[in-house]
Amino acid sequence: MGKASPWQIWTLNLELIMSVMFEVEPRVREHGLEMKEFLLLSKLDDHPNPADLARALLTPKPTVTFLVKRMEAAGYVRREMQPDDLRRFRLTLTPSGRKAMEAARGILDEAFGRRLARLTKVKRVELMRALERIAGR
Amino acid sequence: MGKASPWQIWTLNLELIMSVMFEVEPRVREHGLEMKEFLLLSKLDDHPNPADLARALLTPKPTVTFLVKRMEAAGYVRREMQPDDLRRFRLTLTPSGRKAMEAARGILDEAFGRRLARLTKVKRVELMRALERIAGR
DNA sequence: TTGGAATCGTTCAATATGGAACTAGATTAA
DNA sequence: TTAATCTAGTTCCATATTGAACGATTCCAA
Repeated sequence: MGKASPWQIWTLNLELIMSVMFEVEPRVREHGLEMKEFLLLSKLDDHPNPADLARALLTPKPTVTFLVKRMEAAGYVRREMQPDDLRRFRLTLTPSGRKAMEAARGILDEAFGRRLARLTKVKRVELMRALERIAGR
Repeated sequence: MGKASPWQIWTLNLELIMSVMFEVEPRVREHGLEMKEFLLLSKLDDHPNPADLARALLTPKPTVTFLVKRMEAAGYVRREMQPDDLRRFRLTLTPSGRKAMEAARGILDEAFGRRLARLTKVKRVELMRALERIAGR
């Protein structure tokens, strides 16, 4: 496992993320959510309008429009007018939306937790710190 | 930013991977490659047939067919018959394909390297170790 | 104030993606 | 051998994605 170039680490990391994603996908789908829908719902509390969501998800606005529409139709998201800015909507999770999102998060938590369990708790916190450091703007 | 749940780490990691990907994308495109095409080329040496590539890239076979076709048209990939198994093709990088792939890899190496440089050398090595540990099969 | 620039969310159209089913070739079991 | 099964790669087609452009609103500099 010779020298670890940034490229190698990035690739390894991508594969890690993706394999966990695919591993988890079928069980998440049982809660009525595609992975992208789940990721959107998970950001809704902190990013309540579509444009905001698009930035947070690194996703083009039309894609967000599309996903929100579907989540609304599924009864997972509600849109409210935002009187102080008529361009914007405020999106909120319905109770069933929150329930589905939390279930999905639990599934991912467990699946990725199994990987992380290979590390000591200290190492795990250090990993998080390091990632925060290099992920930050 | 208290407890580091697996979910939080996974999400942070996803955002890290993706933001580097988008950061790098325009410069990679200057070498005639979409990111997915680049990732495909980067696996070609180790995974020379389409089905093999599909597994390595966690991507459905029709998508690989599509990408290979385009890379072939661009003169980046050549397909050869594989006499011992007539179902398979053996794909190889052309010189220009290899050149483009290596240029793209250099760009990503540099961009992600800049992120990693925010860590001390010790922390960087620890991060790499931790990732290898949890990514491994 | 006001007019130009920026932002919000959408629509449209072109392109990408991926499940299902297929053909051709290889492998296995009897 | 032969029949059943499996695998490689493709095609088809329904769906997802996203750049460009737009109308509506807000922001901001003068």
